Amino acid sequence: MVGDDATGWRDRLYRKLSLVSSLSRQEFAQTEALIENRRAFRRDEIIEAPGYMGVVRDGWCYRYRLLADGRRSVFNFWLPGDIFRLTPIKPGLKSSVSAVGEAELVMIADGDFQGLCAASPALADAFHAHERLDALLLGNQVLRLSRLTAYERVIHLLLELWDRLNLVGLAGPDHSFEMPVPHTMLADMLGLSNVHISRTFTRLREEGLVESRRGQVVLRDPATLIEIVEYDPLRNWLPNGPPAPAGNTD
Amino acid sequence: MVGDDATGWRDRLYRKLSLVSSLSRQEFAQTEALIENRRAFRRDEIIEAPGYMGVVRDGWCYRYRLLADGRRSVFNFWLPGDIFRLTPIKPGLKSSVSAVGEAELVMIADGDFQGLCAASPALADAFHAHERLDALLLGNQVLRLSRLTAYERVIHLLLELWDRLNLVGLAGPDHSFEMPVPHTMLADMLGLSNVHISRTFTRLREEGLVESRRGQVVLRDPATLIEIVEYDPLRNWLPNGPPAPAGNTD
DNA sequence: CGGTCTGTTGAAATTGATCAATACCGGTGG
DNA sequence: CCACCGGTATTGATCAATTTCAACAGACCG
Repeated sequence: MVGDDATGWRDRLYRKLSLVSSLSRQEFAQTEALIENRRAFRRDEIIEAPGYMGVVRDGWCYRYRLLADGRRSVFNFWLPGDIFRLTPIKPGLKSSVSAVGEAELVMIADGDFQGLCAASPALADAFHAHERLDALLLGNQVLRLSRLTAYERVIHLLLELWDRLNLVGLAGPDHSFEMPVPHTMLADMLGLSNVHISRTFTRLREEGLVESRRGQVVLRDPATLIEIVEYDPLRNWLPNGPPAPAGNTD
Repeated sequence: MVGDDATGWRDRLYRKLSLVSSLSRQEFAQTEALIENRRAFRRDEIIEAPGYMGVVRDGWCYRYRLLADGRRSVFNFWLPGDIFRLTPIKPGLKSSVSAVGEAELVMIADGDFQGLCAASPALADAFHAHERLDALLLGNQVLRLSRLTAYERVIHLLLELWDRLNLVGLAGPDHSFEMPVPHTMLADMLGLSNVHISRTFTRLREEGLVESRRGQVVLRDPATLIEIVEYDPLRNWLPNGPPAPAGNTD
C-alpha cells in the first residue's frame, strides 16, 4: 500500500486545490520546485514538525485531543492529497496529529511554501480555500455530534469519507473504499462507544445499506443513505465542482 | 444596548487581530478608509449578504444549520469584534447566520477588503490568523460535543465565552458577562435538550460555581471550573497573547 | 499454535430526552 | 397599580438511547 505511486500525491493535491479554487495546472506546476521531503510514520506515531506543512502521500492521519482521564476526541481525518499545517498556533499545543496506520507524508517547509505563495497569488488563494474546506468539514463534524443520532452519525461520516476519497480518486467504482480505522477510533470521532459503533454497523449490514469488513466499506445504497441524513455532497460546496445533479429538490 | 458606542467595534476588532497576528495600529488604521456601512438585525433575523463580510458591532450572532425535521445545530456564536465572511462558498448554502437578539453589524464589501489586504499583507495575515482562531473554536466545539458530559459541556462553553468576551473587554471585573442566549439555543449548541440545560445550570448554582439569571452569568469560581473541564485559555493559543500564568503545571 | 488486537454479543446501569404541568419575568394595557 | 400575556425557565415522572462491564469470537502474525 505504502509507496505504490511516487507522484500520486501531487495529482491528488492538485485535484483538490483545483476544485476549491481556480488554480491552473501551470500555476500548480511551480510546486515542482519543492524538494520532495518524504517521511514515513508508524501506526499512531505522533506527527510533529513545527515549521512544516504536510501533504498526505499515503495512508490516513488524524487530529485529536486527549483528556487527562484518557478520553480522546478525534477531530478529523486527513486523507491522501490533504494538506495541512503542522505548526501549532503556539507551542504547548494540546491537540496532536498522528498516523492512523502506516502513513507517508511529504513535508514542506513553511518558508518554502510562503515563497511559492508570494510568487503565485493563485496558489495562496487555493490554499486558503482549502483551509475553508477544512473548516466546512469541521462544521459537518459539529452537526453530526450535536444533533444526529448514533445511526445517523455513522452514515453521515461514511458518506463524507466516501465523498472525500472520491475527490482524489480513491473510492472504488462500486461505492467501496478502504477505511483503515478501528471502531475505537470511529467511536472517538463520533462521540460514541466502540461497542455502539459495532452494533450500528451490524444494523446497517442487516438493513443491506452498508457492507463492512475490516478496513473495507461498501455503500450498498448511497442514495438512501444520503437521504436518511440529508447529506450535502461536497460538490455542492466546491466553487468549481460540477453543478448539483438534476432532481435535487432541496 | 445597541448603539452605545460608535467606534467600539474598531477597537474590538483591532484588539483581536493584534492578538492573533503582529498587525500594528498603523497598518490597521487603513481600514478607516472603509465606508461605515451599518446594518441592524432583529432577533433571529437571517443575515444574508453575499459579497460581504460582517463585523459584529453590537449583540451576538450565531451560525447554525437546520434539518428537515426541525432539529437545529448551532455551530458557533459571533461576538462583538468578530469578523466573518458572509459569502457562502457556493449558493444553495445549508447553513445560515442569524442574530441572537437585536444585533448590529458593519458590512464590508469583499472587494474593498481584498483591496486593503493587497495593499497591506499584514492585514491579510491578521485576517487569516483570525480565521484559524475560528477553526480552533470549532475544534473546542467538537471536543465538547464528542467527549464531554452535559455538565462539562456547559462549563466549557461558559469559560470559552467568558474568555472571548474578555479579549474584547466585554466581561465584568467579577467574572460576569452578558449572555443573551435562551436555553433552547444553548441546547442546540451543546447537543442537549433545553430541559437538561436548565437542570445543569441549577446544579451549577447549587454548587456555588456559577450564578445565572436571564442573560447574565457570573462565574463564581473560574479556577475550579477551568480545572473541571481542563479548559485551555485562548491566551495559550494566541501568538501574541501574554504568556501562560505561572503555576500552570500542565 | 499461542498472543494480541479488534470486533461482537448480552445484561445491567446511566445519562439525558421527552412529556406535561407549573412558575417566573418583563412588558403592556386598562 | 394591577391583570394579563408571551416567552422562557423549572420541576417531576417516565422513557429511550447509549454506555459500561464482561465474556467470547475472529483475524492476523510471528
